[in-house]
Amino acid sequence: MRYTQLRSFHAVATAGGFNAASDAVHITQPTLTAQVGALEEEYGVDLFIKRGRRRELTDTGRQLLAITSRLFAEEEEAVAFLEQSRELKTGRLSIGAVGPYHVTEMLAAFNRAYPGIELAVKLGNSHDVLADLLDYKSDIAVLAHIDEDDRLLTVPYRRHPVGVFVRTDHPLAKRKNIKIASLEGEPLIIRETGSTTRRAFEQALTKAKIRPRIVMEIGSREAIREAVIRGLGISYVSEAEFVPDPSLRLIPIGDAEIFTYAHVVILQKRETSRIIRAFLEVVRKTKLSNAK
Amino acid sequence: MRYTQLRSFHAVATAGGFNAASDAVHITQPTLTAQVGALEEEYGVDLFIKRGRRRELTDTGRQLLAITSRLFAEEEEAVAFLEQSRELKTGRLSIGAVGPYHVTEMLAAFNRAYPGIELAVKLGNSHDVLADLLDYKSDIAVLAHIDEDDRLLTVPYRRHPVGVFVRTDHPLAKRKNIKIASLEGEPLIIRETGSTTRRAFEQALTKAKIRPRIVMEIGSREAIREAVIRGLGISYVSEAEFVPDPSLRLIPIGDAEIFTYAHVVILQKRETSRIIRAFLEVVRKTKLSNAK
DNA sequence: TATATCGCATAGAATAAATCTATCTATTTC
DNA sequence: GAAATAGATAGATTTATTCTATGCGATATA
Repeated sequence: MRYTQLRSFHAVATAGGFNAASDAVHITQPTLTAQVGALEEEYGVDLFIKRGRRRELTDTGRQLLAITSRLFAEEEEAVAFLEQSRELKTGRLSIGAVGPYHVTEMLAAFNRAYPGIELAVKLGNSHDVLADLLDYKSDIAVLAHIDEDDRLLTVPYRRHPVGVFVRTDHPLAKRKNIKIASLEGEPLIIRETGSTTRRAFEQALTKAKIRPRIVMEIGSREAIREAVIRGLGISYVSEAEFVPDPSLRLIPIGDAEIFTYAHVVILQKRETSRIIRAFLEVVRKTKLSNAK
Repeated sequence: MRYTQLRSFHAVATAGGFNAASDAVHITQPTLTAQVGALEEEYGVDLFIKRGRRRELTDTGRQLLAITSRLFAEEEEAVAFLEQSRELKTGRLSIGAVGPYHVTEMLAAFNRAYPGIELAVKLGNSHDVLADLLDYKSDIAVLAHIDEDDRLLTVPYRRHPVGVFVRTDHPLAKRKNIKIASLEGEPLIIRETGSTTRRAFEQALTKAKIRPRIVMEIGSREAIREAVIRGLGISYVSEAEFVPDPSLRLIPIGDAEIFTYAHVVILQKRETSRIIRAFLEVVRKTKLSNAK
């Protein structure tokens, strides 16, 4: 009961007359007259004075106009902001990931498509990343392995072969490809329990009935890499996560299908969120173009 | 179709929930739910996320809240301004006057009664002051003499006797009161044609058949005063306008009713204006208290 | 100086919105 | 597991908003 009155007043004051305002805002002149009249009536003020057959702003009207100008500028800003949000020109997306390796590509692609969206990445272990997702602290999770969960919606992103890496002076270093049997009795440095790569690798070993000599268990990719460089043993890594070094060689395993997977996970409930859908769409396209 | 939605959003965001907002703004919760829902629907954005049985602001929602906070602050300011205007706690009043003498008292009284109103005084000759009034350039005119005019509403304010003033060494200087006949043959300095004081004074002289010796015509009160101080002659002035000086004496004329008048004039059409009515009321009271 | 035009005011009806009551579902608390 | 809490949904009702039609006074035009 007050907003439209202010809006009518503003239109009339800006357009310089009731009929002019009527054309400008596509509201009939009697409506504007009534609204402005009601405003003047309610507050007992004169906003316009009669001057011949037209009406002109009073001092009071001019002062009010200064306020309404700011008011409607804010309203326009609110609408513009919402419009932008609709077109995903602004906003924010929080992503949790177990490692930077799989997520970087997605982020780059999404940022290309929606440069206005602020991206926040939080790295953590599988459990924490999932907890953040379930707690609405992040919008997207990028995980290797996920258990079946009704609350979640999982999109497989990509699989990476797991290879073996050795020091350049190791006998296997010159091979372009090895068989899993070559690992029998080799001094192996393994990842911590719970590592998806370790699980995948051990499954393959068990299946092939190969038993390497486990010399060490280290809970960090970087530490394992150091250990291999120092010649303490050989190890394995997802090829996507391998960081090259002059003294290291990564060797694919030819006869075993060992993979780590990257999944994009969201909350089932939030499937309809525009920004989340946009992210999943970008992921889908990235996957396709990369599969070529 | 959009304002109430923003208002509902703002209420919910500020109150921290739909039911809390419902209590705060006295609008039922289903209404708020619908309004916010429509806003999210129309722009395809998530402003709140479900979190257990409550809903929390999203990043987008938080950004929108920043805008709506400013928006509704402006609206409050507009309302506050209108409220103040109603109570005449703010505003502006333009007054045109032919001289500062009569108007100062009114202004002082009005300012005491309505300290928030900004007062603007423009001095000018009778014609210009009236033109400004008719042209809505001023709200009030303070004039000496006005011709009958349907468009105007005139309130007599006060009359001031016109006296004679002479140098202290003049023969009349020791008198406390003189008769108009004493002016016969006196060297008189007169005001310009059109001066109300001159008109009133000359009418009295004619009526009494007195003929002073006119030595000079000067179009400025201040210049005439200087001329009298230098002994060039004697002159007359409205007692309200007389500026005392050690070498001058103001002497009332006992047997002639010579007055100048001050009238407050407004436009008939604007009689209902709250601020103008307030001014006239102050003028009326001032006149009464001064008549004692 | 009649007459057309312009700018706004008024009355009443039609439309669109905002808001309500009643009820339901999901989540949390005790 | 019952009660309480926070919000969602459906349908009816009330209230604003806007419109059409017309009138009136001031100004421009012939």
